[in-house]
Amino acid sequence: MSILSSAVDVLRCFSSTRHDVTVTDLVTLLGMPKSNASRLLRAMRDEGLLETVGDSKRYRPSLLLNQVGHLYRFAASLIDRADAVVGNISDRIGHTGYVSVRRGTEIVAVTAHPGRHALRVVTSIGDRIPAFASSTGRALLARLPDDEVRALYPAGFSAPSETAPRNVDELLGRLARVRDEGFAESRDEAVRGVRALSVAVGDPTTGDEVALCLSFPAATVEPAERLSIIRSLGEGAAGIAALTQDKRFHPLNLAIAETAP
Amino acid sequence: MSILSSAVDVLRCFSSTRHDVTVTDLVTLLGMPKSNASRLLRAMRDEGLLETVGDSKRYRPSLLLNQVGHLYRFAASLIDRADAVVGNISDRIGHTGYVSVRRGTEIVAVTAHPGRHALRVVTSIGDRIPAFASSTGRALLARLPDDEVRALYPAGFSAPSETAPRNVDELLGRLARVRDEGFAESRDEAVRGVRALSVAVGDPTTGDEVALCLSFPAATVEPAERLSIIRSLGEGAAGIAALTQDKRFHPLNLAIAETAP
DNA sequence: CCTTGAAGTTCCATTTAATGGAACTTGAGT
DNA sequence: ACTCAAGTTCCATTAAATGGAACTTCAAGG
Repeated sequence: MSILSSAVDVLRCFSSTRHDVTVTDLVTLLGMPKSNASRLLRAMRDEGLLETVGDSKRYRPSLLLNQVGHLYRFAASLIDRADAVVGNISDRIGHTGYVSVRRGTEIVAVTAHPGRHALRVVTSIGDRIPAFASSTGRALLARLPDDEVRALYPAGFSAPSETAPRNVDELLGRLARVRDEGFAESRDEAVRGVRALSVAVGDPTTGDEVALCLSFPAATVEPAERLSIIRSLGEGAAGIAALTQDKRFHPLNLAIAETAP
Repeated sequence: MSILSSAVDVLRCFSSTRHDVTVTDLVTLLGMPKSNASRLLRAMRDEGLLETVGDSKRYRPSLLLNQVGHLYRFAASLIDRADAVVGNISDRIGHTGYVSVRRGTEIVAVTAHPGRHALRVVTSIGDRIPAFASSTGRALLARLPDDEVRALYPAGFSAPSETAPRNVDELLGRLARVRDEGFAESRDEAVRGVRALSVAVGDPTTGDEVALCLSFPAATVEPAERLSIIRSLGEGAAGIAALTQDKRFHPLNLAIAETAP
């Protein structure tokens, strides 16, 4: 195996709960000989992928990675546009907003706007949640034809909560509704008491697709405010879809949404 | 040479003006044989360091790099604390604020808060400016003893503007003042008409040091507001210094600052 | 529809780096 | 000063990277 793949394995060791690694961490996590771990970390630091923390034996991601990672947003400028829309809505209503992408059957948040209210939804960028059991996930899955959704779940799935779809057929039913209404909604799925509204939009020239989501405690949002959020998300996403000439975009259908539960 | 160093060379090709690269870009930029360029980009994509844009031959940084790069802020939690302080001040007064780190004789901005005013200073994260000719740079350099500053500039430097120090002795004079007053100030240095105020703080346990900076058009800030910014920066940084037990921190000395030009 | 050339990929023998076991060094705690 | 865990260096072996050249792809122009 190439040293490149080992280096990437090291990068994957970092997470929101592990901000730095040592030689023994690598031996434990990756099962590599400590001679390799030692040299690999040093090589990665010498090349500028990692930094040593103070003058300890701990290594963390470098400034270079921070900068290159930051460019992802601009490279995938769709994310930046979506982030602007979500940021505006989040600022206005004070609830948490975020932008996510789909990787296979999982959803990863790429940008977040924390929200001002005392009771707020806290998202952690980089964490993965299942696509079928979240509003962001279903907003994105609704862009695929049914057979491609089925192909994503050859072995089906098991629902993590009562309000999530229980099987692929139920999921496809929910996706059909998302396509009609132009937005996806979740309630008590990932977190009890939390409600989320999402719309998805894509850029055909790059193949990128993102979900714009607003998330809030179910108890704090009145029907009128919910509709206002849906409208803002829908309009923002429609603006992006017009820019990118996204033909798969499902525009908002408020006539249906107003009768939604 | 290790493939690791080639891979890092590729990452360094990305910048705010180059969001994606092709095989020929690498041949031109790095002077490598195109066989290598082709395999290297493919290997980096297969390992998850890069993504292909749509199904074109263009490569951009991956989501993985975005996530790992994002962790830098938390790993170096000093940055996060400094960012919170600068964000508060920036929100309050509406001028651009940012947090920077020093790499040798250069300063790199790591986080930025754009500011609301029509006439605002626009900072670009990741761009490098000379340390001696900026308020952030001098705030950070003032944390070093004079001999270490001299060691950074064995060949001296040439001043890029009239208000920047012209030689190392002049720089040391400015640094002495920064240590006395507890903040650094610049005027018309990097950009004409722009004034900036900076303080620096460090974390002895990690060895990290950051500068907190507020930047604004010289014409728009009255003496009273300038003092208010200095006070906010100084208090915020003092709070961080207390948390990290930063012994090199230079506290604000308003008695001197009030008589400053 | 065929030609052309730029861009990218694959092939191959050669060169170079990565590997893992073991011996060695370092450093914190007793 | 001793001990043990953590980290580093050494070495022959094994595996991967290299770069030149041949090959493929693709879009534009005749």
